[in-house]
This record gives sequence, structure tokens and C-alpha cells, in this order.
Amino acid sequence: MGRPPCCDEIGVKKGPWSPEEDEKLLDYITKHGSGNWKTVPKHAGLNRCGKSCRLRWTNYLRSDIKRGSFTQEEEQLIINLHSVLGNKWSKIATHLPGRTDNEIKNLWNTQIRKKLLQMGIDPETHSPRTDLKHLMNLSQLLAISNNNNNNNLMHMSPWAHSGLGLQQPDVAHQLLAQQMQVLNNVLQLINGNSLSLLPNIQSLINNPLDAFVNGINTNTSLEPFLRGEETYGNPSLVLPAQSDVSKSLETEAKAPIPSSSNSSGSDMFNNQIPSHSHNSSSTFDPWEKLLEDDDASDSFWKEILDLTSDSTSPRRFLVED
DNA sequence: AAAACCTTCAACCGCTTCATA
DNA sequence: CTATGAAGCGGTTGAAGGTTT
Repeated sequence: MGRPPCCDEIGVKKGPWSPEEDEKLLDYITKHGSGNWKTVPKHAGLNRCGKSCRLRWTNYLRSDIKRGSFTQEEEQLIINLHSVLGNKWSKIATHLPGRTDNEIKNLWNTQIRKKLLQMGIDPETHSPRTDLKHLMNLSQLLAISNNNNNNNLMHMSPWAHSGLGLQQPDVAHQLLAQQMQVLNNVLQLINGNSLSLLPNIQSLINNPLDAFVNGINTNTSLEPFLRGEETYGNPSLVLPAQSDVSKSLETEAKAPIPSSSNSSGSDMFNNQIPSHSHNSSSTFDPWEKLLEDDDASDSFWKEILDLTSDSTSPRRFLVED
């Protein structure tokens, strides 16, 4: 025998709510309040289970539900709160009046998550992405870029002369900029957050085509790493989830993000990494916690051993999707 | 014009937490 | 302290609408 259905009644209606059902539920709750949800459908004259009624009320019929798309400020707040709270949608929703946990969850899964991934940020950990698939894309892109002659690239792109934002970069160049961001992230991790290998990487990110023209050969540093020849022991490559970060960080997450002088429109994501993600103390707090936790520590070191045990095979990263 | 594919989001499922007897 | 039922929560699904081929 499996688990019994959530409702005592067999044959209760499921699926989308009709306007008539909405009206009945709204009318009943307005007059009597919800009380015991299990009894609501019976009293309201609905052939639904109480759970379904509660969900319909909290996610749709409540008068304080805010309609319409999310603002940039709301999205930013969600990202910041998620970096502290993780997938605690109901907790996140308490900081956004009029928004439901379901709505926020949907927004995260359908839009924000994708944007973060494109930017080279792991939406689970809010740390730079280091998964193999993304790195291979980067490797291919760099190879293509280096195989093309620089004049062609210059000719193709007015963006290279004007810098980001002055002219709309085409899709390929936006992609390139995103890949450069990933490269930067990886190198930061390798170098312990210093940029010593490529001191002018930031200019490369800001204006990648000019950087190529000026002779930065990113393959020099990256390819050995991609081939697995570069030794690394930086645990940041598999940063643990920060879902258990102190609740006090919620306050920090809610703090307004300083606006960048050159950010505009979709550039809101350029500065979205919460400050504590790059703050050395809070970044390593989960690590200290991890190392204190025997079970978690065991599994972590086991994973490291798995990663390093086969030196002949390509380096295995966190592969997703 | 139509089929295939993609995206969104309301709603469901089942597990966990909480309150109460 | 334990058992039970209700409420809360997060993951998942699938229909509907939109977009691309």
C-alpha cells in the first residue's frame, strides 16, 4: 500500500480553478476566514480538497497579492536573499510583500537561474562556475578567437573600439564577455582570488577584443589547466552550499546594492554577486564549518580523492545539466 | 500554415514541521 | 513522551501560450 491520498474524499476535482470556484472560495473566506482548511471546501460548497483551497487562496485569491512582473529591485533582493537562505522560498517571500513563495520559486527557476549560469555564476552556491561543460565552451571559444586574425575581429566589432555599453554588442560578443567572466572566475580560484597570472584580466573582460589585439594569450594559462596539468588544491572549486550561513546575513542581503556608474538596463547582474560572497571571512565560514563536521568532511575529501585519483583521464569538475 | 520546440506558471505531490491531546 | 492530524514547504509536473523552424 502506498501513501493514502492527501484528501479523504476520493473524486475531488483537481486542476485549474474555474471563476465560479474562485468566487465561492473568496466569498466564504471573506465572510468566515479560513479556520480549518479541511472543512473549508465543504462549507464553501466546493468539490476540492482543503489543501487545494489553501493553495488557491494563498497563491492567487488573497487581496494583498501583488500582480505583474518583478522589478529589478525585487529580482536583486531575491538573488541576495537566496545567497543567504538558499531555496527557502517562503522565507524569501516574507521579505517581498505581495509576492508568494511559489511565484518567487518560479521566477528563480525560469529566469534568474539562467541569467546567473550565463554569467558564469553557480546559482546554487553563488560562486563562480567551474563545471566542465562551461569550461569546454570557453576553451572552444578561445581557440576560435585565437584562430581568427585580429583584424577580422576588429572589423567585425565596433564594440571593440567603444568599450562596453557605448554600442550594443552583438550576441557573439556578449557570449565572449560572459566566457571571459568565467575565465576570470576560474583564475581567481586558482590563484586564491589574486589576479597575478593575468594582471590585466579585468581589461580583457571589459574589452576582450582589444585585449586580444594587444596580445594577451589566454590559452597560455588556461589550456594546461583544462588539460589537467595544472595542480590545484583550492577547495573553492567545490565550495559548499551556503544555505546554512548565519541568519544574520539576511540583513546584509537586504542592503541596497550600490549602483555602478556604468551599469544600465540588464547590467544589473554585472554587480549582483552578494558582497559576502567575495568577503573572505564569510566565504570561508562554510569551510570552517565543513571541516568541523566529520561526516561532511569525509565526503568532501573522498570527492577530492576521486577527482585526483585518475591522472590520465580529463580533470573532472562539477558537471551539471 | 503547421509542426516542433520552448517558456511560463498554476497546481499537485509528498515530505517535514508544528500544535495539540 | 508519544501519537495524530493539520499546515507549511519545496520539488515537480503538465497545460497553455509563445516562438522558431
